[in-house]
Amino acid sequence: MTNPAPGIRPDLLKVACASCNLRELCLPVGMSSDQLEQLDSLVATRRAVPRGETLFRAGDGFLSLYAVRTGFFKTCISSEDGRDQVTGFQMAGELLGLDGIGTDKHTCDAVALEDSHVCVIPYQQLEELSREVSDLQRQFHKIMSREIVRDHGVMLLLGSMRAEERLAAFLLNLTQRLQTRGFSASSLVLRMTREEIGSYLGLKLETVSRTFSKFQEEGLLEVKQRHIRVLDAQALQALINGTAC
Amino acid sequence: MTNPAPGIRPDLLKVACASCNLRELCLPVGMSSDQLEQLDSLVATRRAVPRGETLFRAGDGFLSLYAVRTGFFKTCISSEDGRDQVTGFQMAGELLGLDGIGTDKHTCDAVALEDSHVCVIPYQQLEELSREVSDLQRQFHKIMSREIVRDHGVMLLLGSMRAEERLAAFLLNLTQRLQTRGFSASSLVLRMTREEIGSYLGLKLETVSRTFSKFQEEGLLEVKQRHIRVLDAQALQALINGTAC
DNA sequence: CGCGAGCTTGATGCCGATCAATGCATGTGG
DNA sequence: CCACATGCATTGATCGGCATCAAGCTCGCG
Repeated sequence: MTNPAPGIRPDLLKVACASCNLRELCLPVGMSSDQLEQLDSLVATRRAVPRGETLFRAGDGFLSLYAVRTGFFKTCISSEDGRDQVTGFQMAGELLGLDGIGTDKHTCDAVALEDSHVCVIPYQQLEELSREVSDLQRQFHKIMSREIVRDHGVMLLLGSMRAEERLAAFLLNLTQRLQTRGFSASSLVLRMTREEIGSYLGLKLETVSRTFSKFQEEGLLEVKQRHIRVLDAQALQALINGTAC
Repeated sequence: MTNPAPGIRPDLLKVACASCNLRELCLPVGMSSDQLEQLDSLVATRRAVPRGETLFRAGDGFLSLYAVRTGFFKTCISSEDGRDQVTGFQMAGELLGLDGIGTDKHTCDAVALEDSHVCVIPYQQLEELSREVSDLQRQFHKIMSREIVRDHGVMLLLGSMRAEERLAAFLLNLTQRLQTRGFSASSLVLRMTREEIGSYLGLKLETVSRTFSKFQEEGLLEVKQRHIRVLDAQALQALINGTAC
């Protein structure tokens, strides 16, 4: 992590994409060093979001995208009546705010689940630059497309999987993304509550809890509150594919 | 509908965006007439897709987007095991193929539910042109963003609504989109089977059928096979919001 | 130490899945 | 034109998975 000199407020600190360790995951993928410089001139500010605070809310005017630099977020929408749905969890290198482009207003809340930092990407300027830098344009489109594909995967999960399968898929997805970022594939600390997991997976928190316990009994996981150790990733995978079920 | 001179094959016929009655719904929204000409030079071909045929399949190489000109499509993904999920229904003016941008391969099947025609939009060229025409760039981004927002809405539906609410939301969405295209808001013919509706809504076909019957008993709908008449749209809306429930 | 948020676990009930039979429309061949 | 096949829809009976309701439990924190 960056370690700013004392007295410098990290939330105002300029961080170069060119020297960011997330550049292989984030918007700059595939860009040359001088293209990176152009992008850096655009991503001028950073913002700190303490745990529990929102980065933006549904209804807020849309001006910028945000790249998660450190920390962890959830996005959630709510319907007229109080119903509430977590639509995703975002970690370092992932983009927040794509939902706002269509209507110039954000359509969901983005909430930090731990103290976090984001890079602010003014959208107008991103459009301008991506008209000049085709690699940036291409990468931006890929990111939006992948979000659509991810959403379709969640629909499959919500539409046709049972509780165990949903939780297994969720855990494997998490560990895979953590592994990409250099963390252990087997040991993780959940940043979200059982209720938030349940909301994402279309289950009640009790069902999430019971399913964790079941996986533990079966020797697939070790569960201690939010500390999870994956003992048998293959068995989790098999649950989803139906190989051994 | 277009009525080509005899002997001219409609699937090869050039159709100008500039004179298309869908231009206010489709990619060209907000473009000037000379910008439209540029877009027309890009959208050179049209393709006929007979009912039951696929426009593309998961795994196919991604080269083009497609705008539905006439007809009706479903998109569906399937997991390793046979599980299958309809991820959307597309009608005139809507774009197909956005899922392919991220990985250069399509990730879902697009199947015509009735004899249909699409405009072929070569993606490479679309990227090039949208670097020059910022209105096109903007509109394209809006379309992708709205697809993401739509998907989040479906997640809410699948994650937290009960069968009646799901079907009500589905019907209201359909009638609204049909109305935008100049059709009646109250009378419609479903292009898809009960099973396809069920797949989209995360329900079994029997449940879809039962729920249709229930709505009919309650006087909200008139149901004759695939012919639906909406008798009380407000009651359907109230079902979703929980106003009267 | 005691409070509270979040987690676990048990008992019960309901919604929608499943299994099964019948009905209805379309199309095909004799 | 009818007999029959086929695909889709409806309806009923039963079952099971998850929600719901209701206690306790754990851990961090003032």
